[in-house]
Amino acid sequence: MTDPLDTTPDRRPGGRTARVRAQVLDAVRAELAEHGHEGLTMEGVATRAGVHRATVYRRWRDVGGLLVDVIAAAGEIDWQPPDTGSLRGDLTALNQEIQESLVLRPSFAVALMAASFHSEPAARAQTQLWTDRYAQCEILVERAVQRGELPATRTDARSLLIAATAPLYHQLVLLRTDPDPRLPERAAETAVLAASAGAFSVRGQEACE
Amino acid sequence: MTDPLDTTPDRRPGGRTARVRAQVLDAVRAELAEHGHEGLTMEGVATRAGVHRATVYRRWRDVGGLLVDVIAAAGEIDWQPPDTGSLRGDLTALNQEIQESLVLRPSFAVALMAASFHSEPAARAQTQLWTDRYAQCEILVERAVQRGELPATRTDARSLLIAATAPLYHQLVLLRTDPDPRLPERAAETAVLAASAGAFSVRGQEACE
DNA sequence: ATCTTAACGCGACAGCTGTCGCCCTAGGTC
DNA sequence: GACCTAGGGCGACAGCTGTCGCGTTAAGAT
Repeated sequence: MTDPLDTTPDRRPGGRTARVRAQVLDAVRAELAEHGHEGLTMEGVATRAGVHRATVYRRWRDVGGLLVDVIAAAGEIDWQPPDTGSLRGDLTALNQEIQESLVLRPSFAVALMAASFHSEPAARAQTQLWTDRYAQCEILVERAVQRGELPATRTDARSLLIAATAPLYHQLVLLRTDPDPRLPERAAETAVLAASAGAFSVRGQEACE
Repeated sequence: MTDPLDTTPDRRPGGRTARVRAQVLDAVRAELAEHGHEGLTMEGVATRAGVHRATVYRRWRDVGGLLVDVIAAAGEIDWQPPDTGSLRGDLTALNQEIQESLVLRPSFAVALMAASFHSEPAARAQTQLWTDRYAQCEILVERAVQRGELPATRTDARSLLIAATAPLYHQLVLLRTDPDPRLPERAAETAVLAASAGAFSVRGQEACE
């Protein structure tokens, strides 16, 4: 006999439940691809998924909840940072990847950012995903140091990566500048020049995790 | 200001019309300051302004329209870029100003960005405001060149400014990192180092080393 | 096979959003 | 002052959004 106040009774993750989840998440991605983040509505997702509205509301609460689940699914694919043989090449390739994802219309990435302004859980999920990706990319910097491309002084990898990638997000998302095919390379090159000049050298012992 | 393209015979920009506009825009700013962009609703603005809902809908259409008008009003105040005597100081001061505006809770600037994802007109207005601000800041670079802080080769001022400021927006708005009081200075310094290394030279980078 | 109950379907409905038509107020002009 | 009418007030209302209660289905346990 289970206590009715028990917050964790038996769950049923399999069978129909899993099928409904898959249908709904597919519907979310399809709606995003078709109408962008603007056209992403609970009603539309439910209809496309062939599921009742109330079901979507109960399990995902709101649009932000749907995005959280989609982001979680996106975080599960094993993404690998580029490895071209030089820091400049790696950062350029990374930036090209970013630019591609931001220029796509409608952009899944931009939809996530937009949604993050409206849903705290979605914002946390997205922040987590980005944090992971930047952490993964730190190996680019380590490899560059090993190759002797950067001074032997400890380099703040995260700051370097942000310096290299931030202009892309700024220009394409916030400033809405027309995409410039040279931008990924230029931003990467700028970051490398700054790094070579010691811009990201860590003086003290911070950055130790 | 009167629109010269407006062909409608009699407009009545004065008196009550102007008073209503002022009341509504004040209400928008107050609501933004109190509830953030999330709590900005047509109903709330109308009530606070002491104006009927239908009036707000008729004149501003939607929340984006309200923001457009507020942005336009913000663009009218005469903002001046900092002048500290050095490029690094100027960029640091600029970044501190930006950081301050982004860290404020609720942040007016962040509210505008959020709204821009939902309203094309608001996005255009904001882009315009930013474009103007960046153009105004180009004088920082010109002064630095005149002082001999930067090589005499032509420098892409806009790219330099974006490189200096983008990390702030990226960290505080998109990545939602906790604000770091050193960030404005570091980002500024990084940009200056890159610039000194010729990162923003228009001709090409290999000549200056 | 049988039982328990989590999870979904369904329809009703309250609250909110945006629109419309009508009337009234007051700005601009003579 | 008198007149014309742009613009605002007002209330009604259609459409949409999110919630709730209840009945049904089927997942997991025995």
